[in-house]
Amino acid sequence: MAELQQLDRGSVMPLHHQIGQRLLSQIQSGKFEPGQPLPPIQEIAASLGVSNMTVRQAVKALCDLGVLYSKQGKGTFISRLKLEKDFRQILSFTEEMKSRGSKPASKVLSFEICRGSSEVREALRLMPNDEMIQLRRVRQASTVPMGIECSSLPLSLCPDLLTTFDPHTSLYKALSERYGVQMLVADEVVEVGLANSKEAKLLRIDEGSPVFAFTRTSYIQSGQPVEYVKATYRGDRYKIVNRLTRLNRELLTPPISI
Amino acid sequence: MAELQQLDRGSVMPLHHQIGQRLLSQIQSGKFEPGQPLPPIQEIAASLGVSNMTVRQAVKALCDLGVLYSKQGKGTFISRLKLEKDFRQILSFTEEMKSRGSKPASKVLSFEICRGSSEVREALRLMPNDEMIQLRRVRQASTVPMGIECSSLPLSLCPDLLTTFDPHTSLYKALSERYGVQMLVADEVVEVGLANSKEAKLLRIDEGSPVFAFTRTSYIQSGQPVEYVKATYRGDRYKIVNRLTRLNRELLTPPISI
DNA sequence: TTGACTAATTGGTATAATCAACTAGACGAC
DNA sequence: GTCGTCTAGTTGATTATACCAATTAGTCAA
Repeated sequence: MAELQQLDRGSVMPLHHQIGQRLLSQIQSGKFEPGQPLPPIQEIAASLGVSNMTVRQAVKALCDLGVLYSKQGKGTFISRLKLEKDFRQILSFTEEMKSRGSKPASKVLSFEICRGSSEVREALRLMPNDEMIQLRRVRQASTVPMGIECSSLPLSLCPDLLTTFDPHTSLYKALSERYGVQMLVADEVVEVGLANSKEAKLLRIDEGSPVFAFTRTSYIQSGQPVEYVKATYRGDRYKIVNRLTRLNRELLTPPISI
Repeated sequence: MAELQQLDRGSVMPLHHQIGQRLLSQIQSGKFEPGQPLPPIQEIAASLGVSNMTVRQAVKALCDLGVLYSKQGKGTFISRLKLEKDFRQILSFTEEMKSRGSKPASKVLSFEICRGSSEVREALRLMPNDEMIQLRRVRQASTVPMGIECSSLPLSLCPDLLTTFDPHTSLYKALSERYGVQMLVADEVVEVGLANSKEAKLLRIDEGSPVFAFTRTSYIQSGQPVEYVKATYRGDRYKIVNRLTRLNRELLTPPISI
């Protein structure tokens, strides 16, 4: 097991992270067959000149992603799961369209400061005097309208968004770069419905066509809500791809044995 | 910080797991306000008589779940995220209905060994001579039909399922208990559609009503597919609740700083 | 008053030692 | 020969310890 390039111990990137990336790229490049074996942790650790635990941290992270799985006493194996990129993360529309190879675009319907409905205010946990910013857009892939989105944000979070943000660009990017707001988790409810006449016209579909109705609340790490979105997406051009796991159960049950 | 009950060092359950559960129950019971502070890791470790690393493992697991978040040099804090149980895990219909307080039931349409379509065979990675078991059911909450499910499984996985399984009970439970098959991850595609006449009749809805169309492939740890499901669910009685995270990005970018 | 330095606190990372599950081979009873 | 049991070796899992890095608050000098 000759090692090509050594680790950078001076880097700001932790060793276990470097090791994880290296393993991942080796797996993706096909160096390890997606059938079975990986060199034992001890061997990897020895060849890299680090301790076992450091390698194990990297391996565990890849196990959590489903790329690897390991069995005590046997070894670590490469999972046959495809490592698709489409599993719902928090993707902005812009990111999502790019990842699918389409060119994202937007038509702005309105962009204003308002009080908002009680439903929105409650979801964003606004105080009685707080105001919010609301942005309504038709999202397009190239020139095809895909959906209607209405985003609401607390004004206190981004006081000058109205004057500094170009509503045709990515809202997530602006929030991240200008205000340092990183959404880390989002709760989403998806329902189906039929397009009413207004929606049908905006989306250029027939009235009564089936559509997705999204309701999404995004949070930063602390759990504070920062965005509430109601969206209607065309059912004929849009589908949801999810990867479901039993992750949440790990704390509720003893480690799973196969 | 007086400690109530000590850890069980003789248990098969690892210490960090015990600590994680204890923290979780303390958080859920409201002992720690969902606003901010948690005792420092060192203090918890000292009071429990374990090392910092062990506590940190527990804390990290809770951070991955979104229950906690920590900032280097500052402390660990309780997130305000609700810890709902509805985020899509791999839930069987039975489990899902129970978690919502409805009584699950099933009406069996067919249960047989067959070759199946090329679409199904490909998803299950069957060899040319392999056969499969197919189970078609109407799923009900109490007496209300909720959806139509068609599950396909490799026959080699469960050769005698046809004779030993009562198709009115939980398929997941039987797979787990009888064959030791634990589905750990599933890929799911959700589309919208309109009920055709056959579906409408089975679901007791009007033809042309909006419905969810699920396509789901479930895998065991190794990545081997074990179940392929096509399902049609009523749009008026069913909604999808997801929690989206940026988990997948952790390996692609340096640790996130807020 | 302000700025820079210092020390203390806290989470993060790396190492080493030990435990536990599994495998394969040796050995013996039948 | 076949089967079961034991034992040594391999491998992942857990725990303990030491040290590093980011943050905060205080102190002191300009």
